[in-house]
Amino acid sequence: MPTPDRTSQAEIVAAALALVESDGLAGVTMSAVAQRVGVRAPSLYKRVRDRDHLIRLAAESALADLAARIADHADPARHPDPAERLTALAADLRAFARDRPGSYRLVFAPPAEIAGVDPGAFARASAPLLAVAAELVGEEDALEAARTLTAWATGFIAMELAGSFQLGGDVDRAFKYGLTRLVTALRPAS
Amino acid sequence: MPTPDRTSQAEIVAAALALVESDGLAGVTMSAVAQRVGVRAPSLYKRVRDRDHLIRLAAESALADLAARIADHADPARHPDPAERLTALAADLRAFARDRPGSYRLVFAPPAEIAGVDPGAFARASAPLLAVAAELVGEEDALEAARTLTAWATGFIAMELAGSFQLGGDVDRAFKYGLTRLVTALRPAS
DNA sequence: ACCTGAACACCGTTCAAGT
DNA sequence: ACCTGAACACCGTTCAAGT
Repeated sequence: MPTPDRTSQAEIVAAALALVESDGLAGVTMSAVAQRVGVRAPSLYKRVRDRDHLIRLAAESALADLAARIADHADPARHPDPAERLTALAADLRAFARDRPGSYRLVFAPPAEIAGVDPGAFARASAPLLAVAAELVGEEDALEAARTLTAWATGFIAMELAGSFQLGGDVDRAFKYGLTRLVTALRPAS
Repeated sequence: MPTPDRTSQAEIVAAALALVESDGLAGVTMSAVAQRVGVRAPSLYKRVRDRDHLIRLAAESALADLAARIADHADPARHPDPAERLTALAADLRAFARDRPGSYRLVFAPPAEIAGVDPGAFARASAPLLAVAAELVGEEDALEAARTLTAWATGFIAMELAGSFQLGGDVDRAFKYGLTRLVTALRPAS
């Protein structure tokens, strides 16, 4: 007679994400994850192909969390000015990186060996950004603008997480300043 | 009687860098490195505190290589227009990333656990960028401009290395386009 | 003074044996 | 059908013993 399942893939992925935050990626050990979900390491292989697969699932879960957090910025009802919503969106992205740096890194700076997140998931997650960008610069240049903004924002945040801003200065202000500059630069795109 | 040394720290670091490129960071194993320099793994601990230390040394060596490659773009004799030299500098950075993606990642997206490169080394390496930025936007805003450019360029390259540009489009053109836009945005900074 | 084999604790992963 | 202990190959690292 089959025993009731003692865990689930979702629980395992959540445990992995918790461990990324508390102990870093190196702390995401099969046995550490197993212990967290109340099972022995070999049992994990019933729900997950191997550790790389688990890490990828964790990255995708983190991306989904981020997407949920960001989704409503596409809605013009929030604020009539797209530049305003874009600023809020960027601030949310940065807040996510500060709240959950391990998860953020998994999404935007994955270790080379795990082949990162499914590009389709990425595309879905960036739909709100694309929508706002389209409002800002027109459909024609929306993709280009969204890419430029994403490159800058993720680059900035990566530097911040890596501690490259020790020279002082108000990092919050620098972020807003750079964003304003970029929006200005992209706007007269026609 | 002391035997002549069979290897050196420099040789060990070079072996680690070669392995990063050929086998990825996970392939940089103490015994793989040892084999490459013709010694057994325990001997490495005479020149290097532990694996993390070796990885950090490798990152610093990669940064030095990059700095050397980029240094002469600060010289106005190369081209009178700073925007022109900036474009060349950015192109060099991107070329480095394509030639040696493993080394590039070590410098700009290091695994969280190795605490990255010494900030001082980073500052020295970015001196040429700062000089060109100062020419472009004035001493006052040079640091801000350099940071914005670095954030965008490293973000763009990270996306490129991660394969986030599958939607097609000419990536070379996108890079130049974005850079031009940024330079335009930063220039009227006074 | 450097180098080594042996040893230790710890990984990821497989698999036969349990329920 | 899920779970487990035992086992395997492989890590990083230490250390006593060699030269």
